Amino acid sequence: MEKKNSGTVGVKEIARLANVSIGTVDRVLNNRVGVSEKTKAKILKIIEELDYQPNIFARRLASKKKLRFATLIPQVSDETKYWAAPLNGIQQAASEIKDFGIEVIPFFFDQNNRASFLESTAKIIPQDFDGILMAPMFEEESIVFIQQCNDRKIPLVFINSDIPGYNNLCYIGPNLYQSGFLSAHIANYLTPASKKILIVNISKEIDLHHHLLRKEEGFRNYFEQNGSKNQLTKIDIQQTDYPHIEQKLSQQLAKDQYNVVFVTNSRVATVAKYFEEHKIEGIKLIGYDFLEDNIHYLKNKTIDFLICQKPQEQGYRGLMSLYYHLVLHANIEKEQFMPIDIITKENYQYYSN
Amino acid sequence: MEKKNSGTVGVKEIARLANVSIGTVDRVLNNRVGVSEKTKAKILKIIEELDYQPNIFARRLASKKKLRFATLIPQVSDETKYWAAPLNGIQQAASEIKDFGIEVIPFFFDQNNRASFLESTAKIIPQDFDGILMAPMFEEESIVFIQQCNDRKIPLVFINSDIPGYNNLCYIGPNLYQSGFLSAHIANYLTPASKKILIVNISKEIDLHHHLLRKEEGFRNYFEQNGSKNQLTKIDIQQTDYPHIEQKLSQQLAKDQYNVVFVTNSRVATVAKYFEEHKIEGIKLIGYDFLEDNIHYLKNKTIDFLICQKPQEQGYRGLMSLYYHLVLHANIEKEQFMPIDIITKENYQYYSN
DNA sequence: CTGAAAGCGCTTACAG
DNA sequence: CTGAAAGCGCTTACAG
Repeated sequence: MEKKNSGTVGVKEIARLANVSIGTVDRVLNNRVGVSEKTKAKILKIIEELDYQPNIFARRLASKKKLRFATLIPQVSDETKYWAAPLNGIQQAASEIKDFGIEVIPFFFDQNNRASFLESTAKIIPQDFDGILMAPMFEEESIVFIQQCNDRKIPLVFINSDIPGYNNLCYIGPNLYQSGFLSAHIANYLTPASKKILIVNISKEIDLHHHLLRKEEGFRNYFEQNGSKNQLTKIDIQQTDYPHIEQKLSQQLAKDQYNVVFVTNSRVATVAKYFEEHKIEGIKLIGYDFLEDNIHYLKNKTIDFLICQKPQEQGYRGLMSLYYHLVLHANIEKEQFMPIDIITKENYQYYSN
Repeated sequence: MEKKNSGTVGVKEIARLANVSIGTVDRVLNNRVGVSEKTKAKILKIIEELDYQPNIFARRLASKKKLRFATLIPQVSDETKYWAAPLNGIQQAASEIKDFGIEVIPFFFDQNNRASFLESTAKIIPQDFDGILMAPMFEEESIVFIQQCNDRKIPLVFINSDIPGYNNLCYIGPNLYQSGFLSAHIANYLTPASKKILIVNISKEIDLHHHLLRKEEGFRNYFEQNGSKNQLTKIDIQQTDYPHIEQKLSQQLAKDQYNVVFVTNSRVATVAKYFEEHKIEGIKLIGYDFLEDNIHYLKNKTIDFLICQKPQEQGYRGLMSLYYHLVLHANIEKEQFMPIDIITKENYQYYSN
């Protein structure tokens, strides 16, 4: 039962003890075929007893094995700068694991265009990647792709939003419901009892964007559970150009005197712009994401709070999870929720997105 | 000017091009003596042109070099559970760099006992470590030690609190002033105009603990800069046992009707306990640090907000900075401020300390 | 000041 | 099914 400290014992020693050649030890170690059950058992026993830890440097130096990962996320555009952060995280992870023989090939799609998603998946499938990271935004199309990957036994990581119930390696992203719940908790602090709160969803495809609805659900449930007398109203704005948003907001804000406005995504900057142009003051504004425009309005106090969920880390950890799984055979936690960060005018300087 | 992709070219190729042996190339590569200026220049030029990147795996496999790091932080006790987190980060980093030939030896001291600090530094100095991570809590004693390390050219990393103006590799920790400033920003949201706010410092050595005073300074300055009409009062409590704190608080809270209490360190749990036992409600409570006791009172709503600064990451990044500096010869940023995280009842579950 | 050889602990063909 | 040899790209003595 004595355990030597790792590194002290190598294949040579194992081979000596098992009365075989190091080639045979290597076969067992790497689970290759061509070893009799008997010698395999003998070698495994010795490995176990010695608590053998392979030398990763020697392994990497000698090995010629290469792995190829694909990533599939929305392309960065003026409208969706958000995705620069996950891409950034992906690139950082890629450069870290490059020396370990891993090549990462990025694919993109247009968030407003299902066909572009299908185009990319059609390109990915025949290339037979060893692992895939994706943002499964279009549910229906994603499920087809997921099934294809499962058939080919390609491990799959989801980031940003989840499609539960499928056979993915893991999900890395926000707990949307809870982030809405937290937002309500903050909203509740902002002004005294009996607030009037307006929830604003701004998105072209609201019916499909469960993620906005899940945030709204969390937000609403907070007030239900905490039995508050606040009044919640909501509007869905399905055209994302400023004139349209402006009109919708004017219409809604004329109806009542609100204390808090909660915007369920990064479009909060547009609402802030409206507040500024129309000289609206005294309404607290809460929204999402650490983007340049949003930070601008945070600094000038138009936006009060931003909720952020470390998009860069989602990309980084997503790719690293594939690496840990495939190379280090590590156990990967299936649901990895990001922290729910609260950003204000006074701490954004130190935030690492 | 053509650049081959890294990894493609090795010492052998360089030696061939320079008409020397690989031994000589190695001498130049590792800056060892015994190479004529002329051949050295020739080899350096080739290395440059080829954009040669050494293979870290081959290097590590062949090298027998070892480095030894020391860490010096307060020991974890019931009173200072906080330090479990930095220690945790240190241990994680240590296990990650172990395979790269780095040994980490931890030293501790008693936060309430300067002599214990001196004892540890006296043990560290003669051992001639290659790098040291420390929490320079006792300023005077620390400066002596810092000087000794500087004389010996041992790189030094500070975590948790800084002593500016000395020759350390870097500081990794909070911006205390700003964290107080942020706390005031939050306090300002909590109740309407004209609040009465009580600042509570609880520490045995308040005169020495600049860090509490720097937080207080940030807190006060926020209100000055934002021209608010809030009234700030403060008390220093220099005995940390509960009966004493209880007495001081009772005395103070009898004087006025406060809206917000701001505790400048992790002792906020003690104040929360007082609130609970004395059935005090309606006073918002803000404090510091993600500790079990504090989270308990966050969950039951006695504490409203906790400010946290990733203590674990401080230990982790501190040790990694030594590694990056010494092994990878990377440039290390001198001041690395941690994010200022806002923790509430609704997001603590996802916080990674 | 320089070179030739051995070796780090693995993996990879190749031979039997 | 198994073994012996070569090689990955470096570093380390040792010899001259």
